[in-house]
Amino acid sequence: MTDRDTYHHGNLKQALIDAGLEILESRGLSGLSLRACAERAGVSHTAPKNHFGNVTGLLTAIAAQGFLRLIDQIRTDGQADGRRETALTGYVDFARTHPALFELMFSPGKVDFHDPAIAGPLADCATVLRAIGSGRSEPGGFEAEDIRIWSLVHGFATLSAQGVFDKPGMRDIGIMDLMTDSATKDA
Amino acid sequence: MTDRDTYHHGNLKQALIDAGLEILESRGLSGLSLRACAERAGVSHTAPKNHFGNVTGLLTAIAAQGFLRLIDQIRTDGQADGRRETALTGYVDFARTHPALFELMFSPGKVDFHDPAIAGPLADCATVLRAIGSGRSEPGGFEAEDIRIWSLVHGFATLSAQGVFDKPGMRDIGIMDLMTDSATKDA
DNA sequence: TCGCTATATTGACGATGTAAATTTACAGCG
DNA sequence: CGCTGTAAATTTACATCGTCAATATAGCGA
Repeated sequence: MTDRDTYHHGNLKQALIDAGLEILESRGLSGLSLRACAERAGVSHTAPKNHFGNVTGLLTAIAAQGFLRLIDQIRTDGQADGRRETALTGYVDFARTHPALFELMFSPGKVDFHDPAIAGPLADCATVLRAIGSGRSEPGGFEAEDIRIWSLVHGFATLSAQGVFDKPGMRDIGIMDLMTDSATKDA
Repeated sequence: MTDRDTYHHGNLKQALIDAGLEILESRGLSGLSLRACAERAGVSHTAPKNHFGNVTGLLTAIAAQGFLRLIDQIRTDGQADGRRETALTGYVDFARTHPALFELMFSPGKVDFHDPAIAGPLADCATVLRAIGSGRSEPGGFEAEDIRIWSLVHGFATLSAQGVFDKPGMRDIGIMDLMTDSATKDA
């Protein structure tokens, strides 16, 4: 983790991102700081400035990595038939399994969504979800059905991960129970 | 705003909450701090400790006030027929008009949802939304349809307020365009 | 009136993000 | 091979933030 014999780190940029992801898992979003990432990566607290400019740049890069992982989870799982179901449950599972990272990924106060570093992964995530919604994977505009699917799964994942639904009788309802109308048929 | 002739403020608790709400509007979530609220209320930076304990307590109280305002917006607007429509559009409008407050209200890293101060308003908000979903206002368990409505409007409001849908062709789609199935009929 | 308690202030401390100045390593070129 | 320029990392310093301990003030009941 902190093995470094040379003055120059070599791959500090990715090391800082990985450190941030680990901190999110162990200490939560409130424990994620620029200095904490630097310390875990084994460098001084001003080293990140060379690669990310400021904290927002670092957090944005960490969030971008989060979108890549989210894409991985909702895409690799489903291959043929249950594509829609595995994608939607994957989205919800991601939010539940990595609540701090998921919160960061949708925190405009901490992340700069206009940063080119996150624009790509975010657009890719949208494309994958669109393929789930209307079955179209080619580039093009979004339709109401695509936005509906994304909104539904995102809202359920967010509220569910925050424990808003942690009341008797609400815990047993899954994302597929909300898709009963006009959406049960797979692509 | 900062008029105070006595040593004791009189109603510092609410003054600090109001200060926080104003700061959220003007400087955003990243500009919201305990010291900033105290300064705007015209007291020392340690005065909030007596009323809220720590920052989390203060931010939780501000978020609770946000839920009260949200309830007000989704309830007062709709009275008879278009209850569902006005409630849903009110929810989305609230997120778009007060993005920083809305973000705070759903930030587990900053707000303690187990705090009794926010439990009431949050439960009331859930009740109002349940009345929108299945038309039942009496106490009782939530059904899948209730969770579905809340998830859909919350996801759309969140993503919409964050500008995720700010692309050509996606801007014109509203929340009611996502309610085409099994839900267009009013209560 | 005399305390008692809630409320507010002052001062200090550690942690954070940022900037300036400095040091170190590496790569290109004579 | 040595020089130099640049990228990368460090040191130092500073303003801001949340928190704590000690103190001061005001209001209220006995």
